[in-house]
Amino acid sequence: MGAAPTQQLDRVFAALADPTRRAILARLANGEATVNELVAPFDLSQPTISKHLKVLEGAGLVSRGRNAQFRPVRINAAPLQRAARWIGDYQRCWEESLDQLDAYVKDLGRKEKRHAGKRKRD
Amino acid sequence: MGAAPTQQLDRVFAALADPTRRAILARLANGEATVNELVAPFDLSQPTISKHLKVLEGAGLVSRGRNAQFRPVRINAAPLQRAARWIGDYQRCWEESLDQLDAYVKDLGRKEKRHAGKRKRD
DNA sequence: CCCATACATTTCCATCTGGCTATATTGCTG
DNA sequence: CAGCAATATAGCCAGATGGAAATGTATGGG
Repeated sequence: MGAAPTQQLDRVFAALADPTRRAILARLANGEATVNELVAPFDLSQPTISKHLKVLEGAGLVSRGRNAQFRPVRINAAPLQRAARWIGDYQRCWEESLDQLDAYVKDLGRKEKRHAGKRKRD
Repeated sequence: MGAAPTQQLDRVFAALADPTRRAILARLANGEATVNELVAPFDLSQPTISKHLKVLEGAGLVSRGRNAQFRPVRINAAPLQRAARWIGDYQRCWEESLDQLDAYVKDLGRKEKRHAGKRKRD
């Protein structure tokens, strides 16, 4: 393997750019759902939702099984994780704006400690 | 005030969906740049880059000053932070999958006592 | 004052996107 | 097997998007 990971980010961010798709992901965060269950709250036609699901699937954000006529959709968080990591690379930008160059210089000095901080759920 | 913050996320993710714009942000992470400096590495026309900058500005991801004829562009990380936080809400999804995997592995270890439990965090 | 420099705006074009309706497919069920 | 229920696919349309080329607008320098 070695497919361009940048193109994958394209699709992930493009998928997240749509509020309907973000809402679908929000719903899927609570567990699997069928297509009709996903259609219900949105006041959109079923084919429209199916198209959104295809976009999400193309971004790797969801995957689908088969259970009789049902095609359960479940969230696949790996691409989200990669997107978060991409954004995380810019974290020093907003940390910089807080403490200005001062903090940046200090941070340079402790650069190898970057991964020390662990975050527990609150 | 009271503008929908969801629309802001729309624009942020849409802005991040384009590799050129992500590259522009990457360049800006090293500090301010003029438009021409941003045009140089991209083999795209200046108006095209200006358009990209407008999209980034519309998402709040960059802001611009004025210095003589120059319009220095600087990164504005706050929207990135909000996007990261949005994605972070789904962190439990991949933590859950890790937990499930972890539990599964542990369960295997208990069933087959010949194998010592491998504690493999992060 | 005029021109070069840096950038924005306008116009045009091809392609993509999100929505719909209509239709096809697939698998259960009577 | 007929038919329904769940979902996918196809075709269509309006509007957004990314690109280029041409032109407009400030600002500083000779």
